[in-house]
Amino acid sequence: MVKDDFDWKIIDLLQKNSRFSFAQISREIGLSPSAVAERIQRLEDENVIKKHISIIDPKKVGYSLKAYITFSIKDFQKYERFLESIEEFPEIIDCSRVTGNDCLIMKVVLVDNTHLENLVNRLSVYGSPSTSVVLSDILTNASLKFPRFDINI
Amino acid sequence: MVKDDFDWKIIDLLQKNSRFSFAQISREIGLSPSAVAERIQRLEDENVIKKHISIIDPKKVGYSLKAYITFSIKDFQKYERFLESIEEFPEIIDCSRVTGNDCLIMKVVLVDNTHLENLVNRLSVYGSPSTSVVLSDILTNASLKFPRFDINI
DNA sequence: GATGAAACTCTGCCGCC
DNA sequence: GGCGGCAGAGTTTCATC
Repeated sequence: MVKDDFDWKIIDLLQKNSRFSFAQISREIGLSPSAVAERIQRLEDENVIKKHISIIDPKKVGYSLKAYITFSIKDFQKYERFLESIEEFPEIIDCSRVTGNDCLIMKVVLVDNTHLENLVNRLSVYGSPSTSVVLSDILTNASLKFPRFDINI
Repeated sequence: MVKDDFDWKIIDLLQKNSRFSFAQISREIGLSPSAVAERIQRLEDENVIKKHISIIDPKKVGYSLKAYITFSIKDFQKYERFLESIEEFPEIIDCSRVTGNDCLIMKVVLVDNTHLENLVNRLSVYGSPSTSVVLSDILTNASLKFPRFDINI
């Protein structure tokens, strides 16, 4: 899927800034613009590149609170009903099913504490949410590195 | 910061696809390309738009495992040393300080179980990591919505 | 698969409103 | 702030290797 170093260089550059033009990338890595365009097209078609997005600062658009909610849903039917209803929760920006006591971990953005309380109430219909409020972001959306670390994996 | 509906439409479109051209956006929302370019520039300058990135599927580049690690570090000096050393952990793609017993929540990508074990060992120098392996992604990098839900916030 | 050239489209800049 | 026009870049397509 990622065939060679050119592919990796393209991925690196797009992870840094997805608005780089084909021409800019071509100058950076030493391929022609059309070759770069073809490779990006291929990586998109193969879903190596899932999407290109702009990251918005939640605080600047009215969401002053961020939190992780771990969510224990013991009843499988309720779990399925929650997944069907997840669109009703625009606060949820990330949601993964995980091993352990809690079956879901979610990242949510909120206007304020009242909003958080409201969300917790609405979630409680399906299971037992447990909230950890984010105090500060240390790292967000870090780039994937070519997986050959110096470290011993 | 986000002045009007035009700004919101631009943000919506860029959250969907950050590679849309100024011209494409201008046709979509009914402004001139130069007005769109100026607005995007302003939103970037004000850090409303933090960055534009391409999302890579970790599985397609050799990371078959994803996990959340909550990390309890009781000793504040060790906490600070960990933050200084975070670059030594390329597996960490997200890291937030949170309220509760665990002081950090991290999202990590890993090659395999051996890699996970290795990471847990390296983290244990600083504190007590607790791992939840991701079974499936239900939602990732969902767009921020204009924060006026129908719901009662 | 990559290249290069041609036709087309977009961007960046400026004066004007 | 937004628009329109223009010169220079960038993109797309296709024939060629």
